[in-house]
Order: sequence, then C-alpha cells, then structure tokens
Amino acid sequence: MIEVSYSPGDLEEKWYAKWLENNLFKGKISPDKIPYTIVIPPPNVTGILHMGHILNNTIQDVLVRRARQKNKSALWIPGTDHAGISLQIKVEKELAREGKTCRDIGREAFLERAKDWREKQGGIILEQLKKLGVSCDWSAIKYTQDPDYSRAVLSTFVKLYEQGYIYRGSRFVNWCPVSMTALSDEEVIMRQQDSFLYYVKYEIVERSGEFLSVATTRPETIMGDVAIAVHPSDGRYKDLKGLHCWRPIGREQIPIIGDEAVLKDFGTGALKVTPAHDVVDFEIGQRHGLKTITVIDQNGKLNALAGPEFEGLDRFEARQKAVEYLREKGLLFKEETHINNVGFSERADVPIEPVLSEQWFLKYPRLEEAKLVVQENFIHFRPERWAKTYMHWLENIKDWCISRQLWWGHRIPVWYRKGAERRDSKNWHVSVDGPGDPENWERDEDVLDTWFSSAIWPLATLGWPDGKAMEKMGFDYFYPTADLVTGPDIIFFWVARMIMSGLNLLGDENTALTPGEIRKRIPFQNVYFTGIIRDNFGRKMSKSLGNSPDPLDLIEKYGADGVRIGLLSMAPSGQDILFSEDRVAQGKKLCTKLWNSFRFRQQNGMEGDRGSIEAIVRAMDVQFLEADDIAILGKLLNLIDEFEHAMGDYEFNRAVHLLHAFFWNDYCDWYIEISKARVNGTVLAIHDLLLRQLLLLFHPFIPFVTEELWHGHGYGTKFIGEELLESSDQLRTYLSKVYLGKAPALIEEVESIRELVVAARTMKAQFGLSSTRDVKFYFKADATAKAIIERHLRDIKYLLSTKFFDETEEILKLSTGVVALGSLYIDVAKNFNIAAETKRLKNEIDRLSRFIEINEKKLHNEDFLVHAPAEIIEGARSLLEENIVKKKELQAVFLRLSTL
RNA sequence: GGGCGGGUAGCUCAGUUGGUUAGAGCAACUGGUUUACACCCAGUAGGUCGCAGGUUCGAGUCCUGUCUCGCCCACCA
Repeated sequence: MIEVSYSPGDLEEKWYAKWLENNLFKGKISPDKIPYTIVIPPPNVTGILHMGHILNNTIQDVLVRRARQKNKSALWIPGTDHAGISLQIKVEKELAREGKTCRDIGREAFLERAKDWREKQGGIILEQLKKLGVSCDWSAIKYTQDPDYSRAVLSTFVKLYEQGYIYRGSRFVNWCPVSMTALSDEEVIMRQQDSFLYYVKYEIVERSGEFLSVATTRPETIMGDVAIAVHPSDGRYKDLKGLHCWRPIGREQIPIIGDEAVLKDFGTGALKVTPAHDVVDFEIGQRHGLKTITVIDQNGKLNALAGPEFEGLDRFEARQKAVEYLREKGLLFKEETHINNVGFSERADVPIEPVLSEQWFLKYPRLEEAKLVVQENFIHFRPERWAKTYMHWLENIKDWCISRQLWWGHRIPVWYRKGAERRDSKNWHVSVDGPGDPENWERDEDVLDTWFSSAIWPLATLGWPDGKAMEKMGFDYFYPTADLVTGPDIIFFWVARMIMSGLNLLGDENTALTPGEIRKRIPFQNVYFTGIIRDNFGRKMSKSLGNSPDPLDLIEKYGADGVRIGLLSMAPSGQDILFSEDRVAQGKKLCTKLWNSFRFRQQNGMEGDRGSIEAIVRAMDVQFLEADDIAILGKLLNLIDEFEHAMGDYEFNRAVHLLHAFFWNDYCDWYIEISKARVNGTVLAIHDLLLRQLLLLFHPFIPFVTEELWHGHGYGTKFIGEELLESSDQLRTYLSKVYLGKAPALIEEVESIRELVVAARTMKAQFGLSSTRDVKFYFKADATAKAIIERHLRDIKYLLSTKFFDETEEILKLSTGVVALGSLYIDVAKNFNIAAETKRLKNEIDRLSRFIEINEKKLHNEDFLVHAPAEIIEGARSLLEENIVKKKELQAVFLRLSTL
C-alpha cells in the first residue's frame, strides 16, 4: 500500500540508503553477462554542483540503470579530479586573506594546506550527487591523487618519455603572469578586445628628420625592439633597406630589414620586431640573427632593461606610460581604435604573455590512429557532427606543453644531477621512483598539467598499469568502457587525449593495430555529448553570473526524480538547453500523477497475486476482454518498440516524451476513465500489467518513486533495479491469450471512438453546457460504424455523462458534429445562438471546401497518380471522400439553419 | 578569415528516408470537484515553418543564394 500523498524527500533518502546497504551498485565480474562500464567525468574538487553536473550524471545514471535492466553487469566508477591550477588559486587566495603568499610558507606547507582543503571540501560534490540518486559503485571511487593513481600518472610520463614522445625544450609558451605558469594552447581563450593601434615615429638614422611610421598595439615593448621589418617586395620602403632607425624609447640604433612574414596591408606595412615578446618576431629574429631583449618579466612587470622609468611597472601601466611618453615627445603619428584578439588565461582571466621558456612538451602519440578510430566509428560520437571538430583539432595539433610552474599536482618524475647542466639529458634521471642515490639529484620543480592525469582516467580507474590491481578491478572484463557522457567543451582537453592514451599505452607497442586490437585499446565505444545548459536569456549558466539555480534547492523543492525527468525532457540531443524551472516543476507533476494513478488502482482493492507477470496474466479472464483492453495493451507494445528505438539513438527527451504521452494521455485520460464504468478482475489485471511495465520503463529516469510504488503494490520482492525489463516480444508471449493480433484494428477502432467523444464534448462546450450535464445525443452512421458505436455505447455514455445516445434517421436537431464514424446531433434549442452557429458552420465548410478543391486537383493530376506510391494515393482518396461527406452534412444543417 | 549549429504557435521545443489537414508542453481563454490526481479534467484560440529562388506530381524536410543569432577554431603586429 502507498501513502495518500507523494512526498519525494523522505522516500528518496530512504531508498538511496537501502540501495547502498544492499550493494546494488557494486560492479561484479560476471562472465555470463555482458559488461557495461561508465567512468564519471571526474568533477573538480573545487567545483560546486551545477546544472551541467545534474544533466550529465542523470544521463549516465539512466544508461547504467538501463544496462542493469538488460541483464548487463554494470559498473559506474565515480571519482574526483585534483584540479591543479584551480585549487592552487583557491589556496593562494586563502593565504592572501591571511596576508601571506605561497612562497612565504614554502612548498611543503602549501601542499599540506591544499590537501586539507581537498579533504574538507573535495568530497562535497559527490555527496551532493548522491542526492540525485546516482548508482555509482562507491567502492570503486578514485581520486587523481590517490597513491596508485599518481603512480599511474608518473608511469605514463616515464613511458612516453622512453617512447620519445616527451621532450624538454625552450619554446614560446602561453604564460600566465598571475598564476606564474605556462599553459597549454587549450587553456587560452581568445577574446576580442577594444584597444588602440598606435602609429609610432621611428626616426631614420641616416636621414635625420625623416620618420618611419610603425603601427603597434604594444608600445610598452618598444624597449625590446631589435629591428624594424618590412616586406621585401614593398615598394614604399625599397630605399630604406640597409638603413637604421632610432628606437624611440631606450634610444638606440636598430636595423631596417626585409622579411616575408610582414603583412604589407596591415598598419603601415612596417613591423617593430620584438623577439622576446612575440612569436612571429622571434622567428624573424632567428632568421636575421638578431638578439632578444626581454623587457617584461614573468610576473608581468617591466624589468631593468626597460629603463629606470619603466622598471617595476605592470605591463598595462607601462603601456599608458609609454603612450604618454611618445605623445610628449611628439613621436606619435596617430592613435586609432582597433579590435584585436587577445589570448586570456582561462583560470586567472588575464591576458597571457608569450614567453620563451624551458618546458616539457608532449608530441601526441598515435595521432593517425586517433583520427581513424573516430572516422571509422570504432568510437561513435553522438551527435556525429562533433567528429568534425575532433578531426579538425587533430589535424592542426601542436605539441602540448605539459609542465606547470605550480606546486599542486603530480610532480614531474625527472631528477637532475646536482650542479650539472640541466639542459643536457645525460644529466637526467627519469623514473617513477627516482634515483637510488637521491642525495646527488634534485627533482624537477614543476608539476604536470591536470589534463595529463585526466587522460588516463578510464585506464587508471580500472587499476592500470598495476597487474594485480587490474585483476582486482576486472580490467579485462570492464575495459573498454561503453559510454562516455560529457560536454563538447572538453573534447580537446579530455576526450581526444583519452583516446590517444588508450591507443598508445595499452598492448604491445609493436603490435599492429588491427580492428580487433583497436577495439581492445579504445577507452570507450560511444561518446555522448550533452548540450550546455543556458538560462532564459540564452546565457551560459555560471557562478559569476549567478544565474544558475542551486541544484540542491531544486531537488528539495521538486524531488530528485522530478529534477531528473524534468531536465531530460528539456534536453534535446546535442542542442544547448535553455533551462526552465517550469519544466522541472512538470517533472514533479509527472511523478505526482504516477503516484495518483497507483492510488486509483489501489482503491479498487489489492487482493490477489501481482508478484510476477505470469500471476497478473493469470488474473485476466479472456471472456471479459473488450476492445479497449486489447487496444491499450497493443499500444503498450508499440510504445515499448518506439521507446527502445529512441533510447538506442540516445534520444532521451524523445524517450521521456513517449512514456509521458502514453502514461498521461492513453493510460490516465482514456483507459482509467473508461475503466471506471466497468471495474472487474480482468480490467484490474490489465491495470496491473500496464502499471508494472510503466514502472520498469520509467525506473531509470525516476528511480525513487518507481521503487516506492513497486513495493507498495507488490509487483516484486526484489528491488525494482534488480528486475529485468521485458521486451515487447516477451510481453507478447506472456499475453498470447489476449488476441494481440487484433490490436492494430482495435487501436484504430478506439481512436475513432475517441474522436467521436471529443466531437461530442466539443459540441457541449460550444454551447456552454457543463460537461457533466445530461444532454440528449443523436447519431447517424452506416451499419459498420453503428456496430462499433454500439460496442462502445456504455463508455460513450459514461464519458459524456449522458443517459441518451441514440440513432436517428434524419437531421432533426440543430447542432452537428461530423466524425469518421458518422454525424452527431444535439438538441440545444435553449442555448442556441443562430448567428454564432451559422458562422462556425460557414468557417468549417469553407475550410473543407479548400481542402476538397486542392485534393481533387491532386487526384486528377496524371503526374501525381503516376509517381506517388499507392498508399499515398489511396490515403488522399479516402480522406477526400470523408471530407466530402462531412461537408455535405454540414451544408445540410447550414441550409436548415438559414430557413429559421 | 575558416568551420559548426539554430531561426516552426506569445514562450520552449518535436517534426524520422520529401507524401494524408504541421504537433507537444507552458502561457492565454471557456467550462468543470462524476470511484486517483486542482501538481487535475474537458474544451477553445493561436503558425504565409527567417527571406528569395530552384529541383519535384508533391518541400518545414533536398539544392543555391541571403539575412540573423549562437558556438568553436585561427600568431595580421
């Protein structure tokens, strides 16, 4: 038995605890079952739960629960990510509030604080996810800095180093002057900036008083200029080649050179060459053997080489100062507004500085194979179009700067011989455990990019590379994982890198990648990219905008089930999602409605055995079966087929919509209502069958309420999550005595009765008659239709609240409704408004006339008759006939009206 | 500059390989407590499918162009 009212809060907490107690989510190695594995995209330990997590994890939970229903052995591995820069920044901010910096307290103390922080706060997000009902195997939980995981990360580094993919080099990198670390290209966000283009006068040494105009957006780097470059073929500057000009700040002679990299049509066609602070300039410098003058340090401040007036200034203050200086000296031709693209540091949100520095780089392994596995659908992207994005990235890929000048993270497993030249690899020791004589070595100070450790998530969560751990976790059984559910925003950061890691790190390096071998190595078979959740104004939901509702508040208000199904119903596959709380409210309404439909069943007595499908079918007495019963069962079978199809295509919103429509419109609004006119054991058994299957179908989406109802109605003693879902074929077998072969015809029959009832109700409503008022109805129909109507007479009368629904030979009443089965008449003398009714009829007749005209033309068109398939022509023909009859009927009434 | 996605009812979106009279939810309006549910029931109204061409017997659906919004990629200082 179930309670009168649905209150999600209590029952959700109750069932989640029971599920955990009974180890329902434990991944088991069962050789007789097909494995189904998902690894969670590990949330940042610094993150707070947002709507994106809710969507993402609901989808994963639906997939995992469905897998269990299909008798697969499911394993969903949860975990968290140590969030390198993000946590480092958090701790630094905490220190700043205490008036300290990380350098004040030193590396060891800093790491202690970071660990404290993560221990206190890092688990919160997973605890919050539990409220959503996620069926993760919590015994398999993993954190990217667990000792075994860290070893896996370092092993990966060592292996890639040994394979020759990792190297150390001095290159231009994206430098974040706030975090004081190098970043990968992916961590740089290009933004359009309104800025100024300054045209600066460079006096020509050999021609005193003559100036060259050079356009720049960065006057603060003038002190680092080592040349002025023009395009060799630029006629304007032909005669200046070989001459020199005066650097306007830090006055010195610099050469005028020709270089193809210069664009003639930008600015004045003359480029100031500042090799230390621009990649193109650096390359020009290399080509011409120019020196490099660094005037901006790694903290974003100008140094002594910039001159005493600029030393110590921040780069943006320096820009202002340089402009003022030039203006005072009359060395500015002009300043114009200019929109340029500036790279920003993703985390610190400041412009990055291109800086030449010594870093560790990774040349991506298995690039070609990584393209192939997606192109050839070894890994299936959904929606498929993301494959293009993926390919484009791989085709234009550059080596990955993996070292970070941070403390929080996996420290690079490289040691340098003390006092020896670090650049010489002879003085390196690269291993997971370090050198045997540590006193002679010093370890690299830097840590690895967080994404470097994320790249092996599907491997290391399953114990890789430790043989024993792999066996314990069932690596051979559970790998590769089945579905990865994530956002397209991390397709480069994470998805692509996982694919390359799997292909490169598993198996023997020299084994050919046959299709079989590829299938063993890929980390997942499907990648489902969710949409990004946006607010009502189309803005991305974010903390800073404060436009994201707190998921926990929503769960409090609507229940986890309501939030889950509401969110899925608004999540079209692959499209961004406009969040609306309204939809979540509808999710709860659905749960409430489900609850109440069970109460209807409950009110009619709960005797008998409902513990299995067999028992329920046994309670059906064939002689009491009516058209409606067979029709609704037939519809259930159709629903299951369509539902399975939608789920197979990962179209969750369509699947939810199908369930919703069947449950609400077909089951509640129709079948429950007509059942009220004839409650008997057979009808109740049909209700039980429908309710039971609905619970199973709904369960992955709304696990809590379905669990409660399952037990409340005694459909089984096991948890609903342990039950297998019957296919439509299996159900057809169970229901073999129910004449399901007749279902298609009966579904159509019931549809025609529904149409008739709707028309009759509309007639009542049009005359302002209460839907409960007992009005006399008359109908006119041919013999076949009459037989159908009479078969459903009891239901019709019940649904129309009328005692009188009878045949008539002639048109004797004044209002009419025409449906496929025939014509309906109603006596409405008292409420009759001739004008209104005439107008209604005229509109309807006009509409039909237009339709008839178009279709007659169509059916007289030779080309149509020749080309169109038979069923289309037949359909058009019968529809035309139907409408001609309708029109005639209406015209007859119309004529009658006009004689009054 | 290149690529991708969207523009269908007031709002949010469905609309399978072209094929019967373009659908749903919300909002609006009208009427309703009959054996679950007012978090409900019954009904009404509302759309030249961004625009212009083209292909076709037939186009929301395919092609071309165009406008518009959003996202991703890209070292014009």
